[in-house]
Amino acid sequence: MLSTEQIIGVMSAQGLRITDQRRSLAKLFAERDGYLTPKDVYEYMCKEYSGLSFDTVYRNLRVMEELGAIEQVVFEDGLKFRAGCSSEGHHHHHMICLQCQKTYPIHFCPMPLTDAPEEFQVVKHKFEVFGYCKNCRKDAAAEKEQAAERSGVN
Amino acid sequence: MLSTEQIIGVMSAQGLRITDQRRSLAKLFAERDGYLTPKDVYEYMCKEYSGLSFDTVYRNLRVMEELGAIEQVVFEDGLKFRAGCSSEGHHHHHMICLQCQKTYPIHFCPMPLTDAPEEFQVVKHKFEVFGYCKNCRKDAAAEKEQAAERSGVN
DNA sequence: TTGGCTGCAAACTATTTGCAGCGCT
DNA sequence: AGCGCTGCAAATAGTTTGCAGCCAA
Repeated sequence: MLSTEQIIGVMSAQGLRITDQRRSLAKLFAERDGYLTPKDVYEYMCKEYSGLSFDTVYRNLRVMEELGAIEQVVFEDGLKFRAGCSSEGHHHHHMICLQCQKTYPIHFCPMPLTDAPEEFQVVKHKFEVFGYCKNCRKDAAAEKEQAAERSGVN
Repeated sequence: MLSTEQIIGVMSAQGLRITDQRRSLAKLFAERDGYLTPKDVYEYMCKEYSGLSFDTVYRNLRVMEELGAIEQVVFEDGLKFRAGCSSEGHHHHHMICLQCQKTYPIHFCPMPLTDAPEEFQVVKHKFEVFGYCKNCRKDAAAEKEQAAERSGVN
């Protein structure tokens, strides 16, 4: 995944100005390795840089996405962003934790094994696995126990 | 895929009233075998049933989705709906035409071949292939030629 | 008859855009 | 100094909700 400096480098190289907000954005995406909603981004950045407006977040997310510094994915509950990782070399897919939003690479790609029927001309594909990662699995189990206890008592 | 009568049956069985609008919706989804946006649905239904409001479309799409009469998927360009097909028996995936939105089933599922790293607990997965189907492939090729001619002349 | 369904209008959420002033380069 | 970036406010797109009248059962 890209580091803070790499993200800033990408932006700078394309002629963008490096403002405090953008530095802060770069740092955020480099620190986290999961998906963030525009709201997550806004809330994080407000801490570091108060007086921030939502428009700036949207504008910068879009610019950074167009430059390839970050990647954008549509989920059922809206748009999310993460630091670029397709630049990391080979094509790959992700396992995504439903709790913490972190992602784990899957190097296996099903496309070569998939038959395209009726002369279907393949352009792109999406393969995503959702579930709970090692850490959140524990959390989820603990919560379930608590829920069971509550309903058992009541 | 479900037929008009099957869709109406599902709704009726769950205590919903069968109104003209709902009959029209059922017919639409039974006729098409691709994804439709709420706007597509609205435009089609206006022809058959004028005086229709957008709210009714949204309300009915939601109800039908909750009942399992139709299925909902999020794409980059928004929500789309199609007649239920997971009821068709075995688990499967889809190839989706970027032009006409029709879908073709893929019976191959990559999940059994995918290793879950680090004790990742898999809950669900998504595997979708996008491209152009037999018919739209021709259309796309024809358009490309036209575009090439235009740019070649100018 | 009557409670569910519809159209209308308004509210809401998420995102985009116009504009004037500030600040990176 | 100059132009890009930002905040503010307003516009826009997509979707949901409240309410009163209408209609399938």
